[in-house]
Amino acid sequence: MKKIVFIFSSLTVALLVLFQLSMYFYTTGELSIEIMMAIIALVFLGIGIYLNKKSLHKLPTTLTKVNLKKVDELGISKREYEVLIEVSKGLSNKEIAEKLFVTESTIKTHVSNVLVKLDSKRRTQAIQKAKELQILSS
Amino acid sequence: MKKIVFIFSSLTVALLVLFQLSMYFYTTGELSIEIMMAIIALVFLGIGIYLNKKSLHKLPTTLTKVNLKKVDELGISKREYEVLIEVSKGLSNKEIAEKLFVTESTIKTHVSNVLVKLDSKRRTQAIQKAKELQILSS
DNA sequence: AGCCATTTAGTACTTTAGTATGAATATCAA
DNA sequence: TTGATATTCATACTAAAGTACTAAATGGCT
Repeated sequence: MKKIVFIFSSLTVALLVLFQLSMYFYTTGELSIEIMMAIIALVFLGIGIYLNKKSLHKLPTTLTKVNLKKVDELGISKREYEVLIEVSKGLSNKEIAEKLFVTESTIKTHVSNVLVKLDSKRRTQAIQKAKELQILSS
Repeated sequence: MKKIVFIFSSLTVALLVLFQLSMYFYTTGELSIEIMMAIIALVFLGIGIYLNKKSLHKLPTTLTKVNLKKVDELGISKREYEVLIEVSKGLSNKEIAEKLFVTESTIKTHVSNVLVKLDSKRRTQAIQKAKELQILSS
């Protein structure tokens, strides 16, 4: 939101400056009206390209950025989410258990809970869904 | 290349039309010079955004493109690759079997072969590795 | 202190996944 | 036609994953 305000403020200022410059040169007879228009056209063409580049470059970053709010909305706890991440890395329950210093039985409980919360029947399906929901990166 | 010629031709035409219109309204006194400039600014802002959207929308498709050469290098057959894709979607062996009109036992064979070729012990690990090797998208 | 969600862990069980092996077709190039 | 490879399927097995409970300990919140 703040960025949008900033961008539009800058645009307005740029427009005003161009107007003033145009008027000055026009009244002094140093510049024809066609050239003024051409300058304005070019400047705003550039602004359009710049703005779009900014907005489109956000898409890849937002796609890889995880949505932690959704994790909460789905009722997935901190520990469950931790386990989900390890699952997505391709680790087995046993490996995850060793990595997180708990028993395999605990991991099974967590995974089972995550499956319910992600409405999945298998861990592979859960990974897929989690990535669709942008809970997991890439 | 043809597109670029077309785009620049269109741009030139648009510029000329705007100039003529501006001049007409200016001489008839129906439009102030500020409004003319504003219109030109907006039109070219839009053109800039449009042009950029066109050129940047090509990038994501190339980024998500899978490396089919690597599939071959790893010795993964066409059918095995097909199965791998379904595995990555989160389907069970049974579901894949039904989808590809073969028995579950066949899918097990394919999956087992893929696991060896991707040096993995589990299907989740295979999915992870396949994505690292850009064999599977995103 | 009492409540609630989280984390942990267990048992017993069913289901799915994966391995090993053998074997019958099919396909395709030499 | 004859190999080589791919695809299919089966059996028998082991391993891993997942379900359905129960339950204790923890920590934050009011």
